[in-house]
Amino acid sequence: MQSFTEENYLKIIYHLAEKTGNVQTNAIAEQMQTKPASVTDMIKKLAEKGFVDYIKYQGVTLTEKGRNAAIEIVRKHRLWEVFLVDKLNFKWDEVHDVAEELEHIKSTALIERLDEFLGFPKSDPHGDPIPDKNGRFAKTQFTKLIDLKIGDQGTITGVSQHSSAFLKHLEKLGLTLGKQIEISDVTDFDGSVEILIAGKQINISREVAKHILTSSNGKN
Amino acid sequence: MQSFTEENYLKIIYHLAEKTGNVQTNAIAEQMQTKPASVTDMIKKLAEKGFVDYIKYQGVTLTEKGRNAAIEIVRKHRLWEVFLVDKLNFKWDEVHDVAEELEHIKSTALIERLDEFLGFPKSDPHGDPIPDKNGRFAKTQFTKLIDLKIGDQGTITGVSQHSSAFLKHLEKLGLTLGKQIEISDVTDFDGSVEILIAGKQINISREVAKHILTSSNGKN
DNA sequence: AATAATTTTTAGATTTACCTAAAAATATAA
DNA sequence: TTATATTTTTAGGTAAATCTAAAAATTATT
Repeated sequence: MQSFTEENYLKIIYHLAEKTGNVQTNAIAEQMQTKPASVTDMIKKLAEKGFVDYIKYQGVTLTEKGRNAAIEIVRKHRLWEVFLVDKLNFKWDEVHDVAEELEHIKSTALIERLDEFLGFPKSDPHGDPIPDKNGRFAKTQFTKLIDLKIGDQGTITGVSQHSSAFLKHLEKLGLTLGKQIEISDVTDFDGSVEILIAGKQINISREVAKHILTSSNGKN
Repeated sequence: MQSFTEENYLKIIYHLAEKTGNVQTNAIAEQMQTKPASVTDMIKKLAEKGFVDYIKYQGVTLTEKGRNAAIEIVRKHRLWEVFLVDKLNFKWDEVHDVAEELEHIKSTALIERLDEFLGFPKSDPHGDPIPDKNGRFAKTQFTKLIDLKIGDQGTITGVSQHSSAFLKHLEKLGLTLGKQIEISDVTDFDGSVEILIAGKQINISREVAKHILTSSNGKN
């Protein structure tokens, strides 16, 4: 199996690849909070072990093997998050760092039993889908709140930013998973969005609206 | 805080010190499955950090700080074992290795909430006491089964050997925690012990009897 | 297309935890 | 109490993951 560090690289490459396909050295370095030179070293090692395809100066892509390993880590991370929130009463903004450690525990039996204990959850406390033990999970359909038009309605189904500060902010505004919202206005000046939630009118910044995911298709 | 490896050294020194007080380099090396030279290196580091008192050629003893750190790790290990057995239906012989990894997760909140979730258990699946969050726990009173005399009765309250092979063996013989036993005979030839358990007569080797702990004071 | 800017890689060091082989200290036995 | 055996330490080295500084390749700009 892989080391703690190798696993973190695989996970980060996987997340970056979701958007871009080919993953750049500098992008990995930024996410790993390390230097590009260190990334090059590690990439070579991962390539040697068959986790990534690597062409000098052209970035990396995960191999089948690499993707499977990454998905397994994502699965562990998200299951542990569910455990922390559902069973230990953590808030959704408190779980990330601990799950970051727990995801590296190596035991297939542990994860399968945890999955069962939690009732085979399909998504984590932030709305992200949890891969099943074969690595399969539904591609989530969502529309960013920022892309909704005035009058559109929707349900909050996820977030694309997991920082504690952001999540605490949402919590305070009542913008949690499952909540119904309607776009009542968009401010030209700063792009902020006025939404109707639980009968109340609130204003959220463009930055916040960008990271809220909804189940609306935009039409009401 | 300490590294994964440092924590393992502290834990092992703590367990060795329970019996002997002063802990020898070779004893640590054996437990850590490493070489004495490596142990000397690590000991120096732990001494510098104030976790142990160390005099060359004289072995080590834990400082207050070192003992506290060790007890915290033991607490985590045992709480996770309870979780695995009580919540995830692991058998008592399956939990050691996984708990060995889980004990290194660094989060006070996690452990306090886990403790609460489990109902503040006082002992782990092998009968070992669980320190509370202040590191306090009752010194367990026990008599080794091997030290009981013919006619003595007792209850199995723990084991002093956690290998899967040993625990599976006990399981098969029905010698699990809480079971009532009575010594019916001791064989001169090989020191094996005949015991009465659940109305049945069974024979256990001296080696097995040495590692079963009971609550009997020897008199019946 | 040539130059400038950016990205990525190489080269050479550092730190942590480990190793082997040999030396030094301590403990045991003749 | 000297010789022998055991334990422990030192010295010098290795592998993993990181670093800095400089070189090389790629991309963007004029």
